[in-house]
Amino acid sequence: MQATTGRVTRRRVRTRANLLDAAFAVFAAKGFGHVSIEEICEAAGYSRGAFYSNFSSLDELFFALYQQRAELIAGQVAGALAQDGPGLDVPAAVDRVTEVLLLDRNWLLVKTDFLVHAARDPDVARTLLEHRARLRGAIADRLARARGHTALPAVLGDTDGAAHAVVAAYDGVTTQLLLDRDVEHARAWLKQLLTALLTDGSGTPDHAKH
Amino acid sequence: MQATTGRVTRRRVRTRANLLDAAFAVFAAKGFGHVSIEEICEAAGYSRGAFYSNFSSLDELFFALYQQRAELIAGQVAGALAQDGPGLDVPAAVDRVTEVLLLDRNWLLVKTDFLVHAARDPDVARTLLEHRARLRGAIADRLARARGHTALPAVLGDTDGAAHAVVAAYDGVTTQLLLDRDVEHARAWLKQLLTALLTDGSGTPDHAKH
DNA sequence: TGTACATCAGTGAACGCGCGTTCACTGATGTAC
DNA sequence: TGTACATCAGTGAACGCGCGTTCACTGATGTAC
Repeated sequence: MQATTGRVTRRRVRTRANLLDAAFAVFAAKGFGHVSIEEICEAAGYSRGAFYSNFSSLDELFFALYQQRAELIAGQVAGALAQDGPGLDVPAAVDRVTEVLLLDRNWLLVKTDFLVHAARDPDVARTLLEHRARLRGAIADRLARARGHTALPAVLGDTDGAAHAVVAAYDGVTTQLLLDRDVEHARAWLKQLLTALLTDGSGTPDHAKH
Repeated sequence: MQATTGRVTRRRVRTRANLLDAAFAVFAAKGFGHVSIEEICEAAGYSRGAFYSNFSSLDELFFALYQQRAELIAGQVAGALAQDGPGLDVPAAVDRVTEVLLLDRNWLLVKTDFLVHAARDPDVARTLLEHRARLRGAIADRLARARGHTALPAVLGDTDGAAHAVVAAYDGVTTQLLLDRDVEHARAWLKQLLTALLTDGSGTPDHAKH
């Protein structure tokens, strides 16, 4: 009875990682729900038995995959938010975050698959809501530090309300990007939206190509 | 060779409608990609042969279903936008549209399934983009009629830019609503977001629960 | 560092079920007179 | 309006494949000395 973690060999870690990587590619290409266990194993170069040795169902793998990637992105966002010292320069932070968030189309696809999956399973939804809450928290903190430098419009309420708005804008732009595949446009537009939301309207009146 | 439309009997119309209705319920409950042709036929009370007599694949049915429902919603939105005479009262229009757009969770689920489906198929994506463009057009028209009454913030550019922003806000709020299932909150929040986007910041500073 | 042994991780064959797809058939619907 | 006939729409049985799941087995990995 050595702890609850039976020995975890390197081989096992490697196999699991390979399966997750392959799964990411396959899910992104076909969508969860159009993917068989067999396809993932084939893509990863393992037999189906290997899958069952590491996961008990496709759902479990999908969940693990989401967790892994979401954590990765969350870290990158935190980095982008922290980059310039305390306070100051919201526009620059907006630029950096925008860059990170819209970088990887495959991630947007898998993330949206996961959303639609979570929407039908309250337990999964809870996890996703927690991820989002953490993300919002980081954004709200950042905005709080910047307060006084850039005035937030009153309609949104406090920094927390503003953080909610930022996430909504991100989700909205993601939707459009999934359809038109125009990353440059999406980035420019997200920046613009965030500017409109986070300032009192005195900001950049230029580049008004929607 | 009587036209390109071979006779369309009432029976056929009825069956098709029944299949589509059943499919809507089943897709909403399980998600496209987790639904078999058999399940839909069973839900509709037909044998599988009936399905093949009306559609050639699940994809085709899903597409037809989306078209049907999207048209229905588009009509409702147009109605809500037109309701009060020319010009004037954007807030009231926002209220009515918000009401229509977030009314039916099943529709939001199916619509999101369709989004994620379209994201992987350029032809389907084109159709969805056209729907969205029409919707935006209606909104932009409405905003143009209201111009002068309510000033749009310059950051968004013209009315077309503002319409884009409205749709993005809708998509963003939809995402959150799919997860937390709190319709009242979603409505209130969407109104607030739209207010923040469509006014110069002098509007309702109240009910600031994000 | 090397050897012997124990356990583990992944293999691949086998089983069986769900379901997509087809098709000969029949009751339902529409048309002609 | 009624009858006879032709065509259509949906039935349900049959076929077969893809794939989820299991499991006895074996090469790989780790441990003890």
